[in-house]
Amino acid sequence: MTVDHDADVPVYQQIAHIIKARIDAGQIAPRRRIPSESTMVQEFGVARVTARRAVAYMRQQGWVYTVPQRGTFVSEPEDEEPAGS
Amino acid sequence: MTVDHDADVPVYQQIAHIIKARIDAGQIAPRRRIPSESTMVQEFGVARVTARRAVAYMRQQGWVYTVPQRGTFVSEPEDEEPAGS
DNA sequence: ATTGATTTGTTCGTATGTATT
DNA sequence: TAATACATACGAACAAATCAA
Repeated sequence: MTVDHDADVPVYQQIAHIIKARIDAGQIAPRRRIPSESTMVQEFGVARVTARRAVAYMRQQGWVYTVPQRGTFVSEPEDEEPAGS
Repeated sequence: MTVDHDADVPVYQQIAHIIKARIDAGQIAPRRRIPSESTMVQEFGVARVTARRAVAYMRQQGWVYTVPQRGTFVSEPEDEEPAGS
C-alpha cells in the first residue's frame, strides 16, 4: 500500500486508513502495537510530522491509544455492533 | 571546531565533515572508534538525535561502520586512489 | 554471579522554518 | 489565510548489549 500525494484525501488520512484496514483485517490485534512513526516514515516515504498526524487522527477516531516512549496500540473493541443476520 | 546553526549546511552534516576531516588527517585510523554519540553531544553542544544523524550520514557515505553496543569505527580504506606524483 | 558505566537502538513529544496549494 | 507537508533540531525516556570491576 502506498500513498497518493495528488489525491483529494490528505496523505495523513490515507495512512490512517491503511493502518485501520490492517486492524480490521486482524493483522494487528487489540493491545498490539501499530507501526512506529519512523516505520511509517520509511514505509510510506513521508515526513515524520505526517506520520504523527496519521496517528493523531487514528487516536481521534478512537482506533488506537498512545503510550509515550512506548508506542501506539490498537484500542480494545468498544462494544461490537452485533454481526448482522 | 564548532558548529554553525545559521549555516546553509545542516548541523549534522557539519559534524560529519568535521569527524571526516579528522579521519583524513590520520587522527583516527581505520578500525579505530570515532567519538561516541554522547561525546559528540558534549563536544558540539547538540542533541543526541543530531549526533546520531551525523553518524548515520557518515555511514551512508561509507566512511564508518557501526557495531551495536560497541561503537562506530572508521571504515577500511576501500581501494586507495594512488597518491599523485 | 552482580553491579555499574558506557554505548547504540528506539520510541514519542515539541518547536521552528519553509514550500505548496 | 489556512491546511498540508517536508526538513531540521532539541528533549526525554526506556531498552538492550557490552565491558570492566
